Amino acid sequence: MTQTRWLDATEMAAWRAFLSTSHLLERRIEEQLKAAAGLTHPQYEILVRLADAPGRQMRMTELAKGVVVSKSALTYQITQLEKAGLVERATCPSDERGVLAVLTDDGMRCLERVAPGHLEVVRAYLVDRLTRDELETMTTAMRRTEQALRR
Amino acid sequence: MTQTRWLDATEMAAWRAFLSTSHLLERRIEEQLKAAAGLTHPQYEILVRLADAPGRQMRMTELAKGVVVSKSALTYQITQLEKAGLVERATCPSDERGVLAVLTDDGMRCLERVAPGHLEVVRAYLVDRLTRDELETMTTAMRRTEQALRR
DNA sequence: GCCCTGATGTTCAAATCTGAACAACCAGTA
DNA sequence: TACTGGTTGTTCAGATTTGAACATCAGGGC
Repeated sequence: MTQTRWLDATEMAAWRAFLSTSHLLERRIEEQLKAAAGLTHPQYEILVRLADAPGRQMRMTELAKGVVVSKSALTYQITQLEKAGLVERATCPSDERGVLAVLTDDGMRCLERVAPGHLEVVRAYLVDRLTRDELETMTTAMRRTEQALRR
Repeated sequence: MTQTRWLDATEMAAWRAFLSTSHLLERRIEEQLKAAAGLTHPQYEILVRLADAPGRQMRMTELAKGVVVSKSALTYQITQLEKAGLVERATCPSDERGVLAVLTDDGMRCLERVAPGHLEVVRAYLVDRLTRDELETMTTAMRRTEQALRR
């Protein structure tokens, strides 16, 4: 049993601020997307990732890792998006097991319509409130912990 | 219709890194707490807030705002924690409608037992990977957006 | 005292998420 | 070829979350 390493004031303040802010922002984003387009945040992230991907398509597992949700959650959400006509499933040519999620034209149009309002929220509460230095510091810091979490 | 203000490379990098990291860390924390104590992250946060509060008790609404969950989610979780004997409900003396969530001795012991392992995760992936400067920068930046989100 | 606006906490239905179990498939090896 | 270990995506049951609706109470103005 090793000694417990508590957090000092600086560390605790940083952790608490990070935690509260991420939760509050998540809620605000969810609210905006729901009102503007009837989308959840994971659904929106799926559309974004697919739009950025070559051929506007991605394997299910790869997509799940990118969006950071479980495989079953992605299966569920892709089914929802398929019903809405924003995404289609295609069989993977190189792997018989594989499934490709493909962004439809409607999906692309939906994303283009929704993105501005979404970015407005990201700006209003986060990006526009941080200095250039703060943005850069956050990027390097977050990437360092992201890398550790993905290994 | 105002012009859409897209995010430039620096802004996008910061936002993406923040988003992915917060989700990954959330998942890792959830996993650790579940394995170590059968607790969810919101449940753990409830215990922490109550332990810090005067008299180890808090009003439901105040607690919900602190933990950043809906009122109904808190009602559900307090019921769960009550079944586990970690929290009790008490009527509020000053307000007939009010309900006080009170941390029991068992709840306090549970928290003391679980906290070290939890903090180990927070350290391993976030706090110990950031410099003092980065921690302080993050605190001021996060607090600024938190304040905006809470108004 | 009485009314009105707002706050408080719960209940409810619906949606979503997770992990485990599963069937199908791939790749490498004997 | 047949086997073995690992990957892929889905299904399923259970747990959790949210927002709306609701009954109740507080505080102030008349």
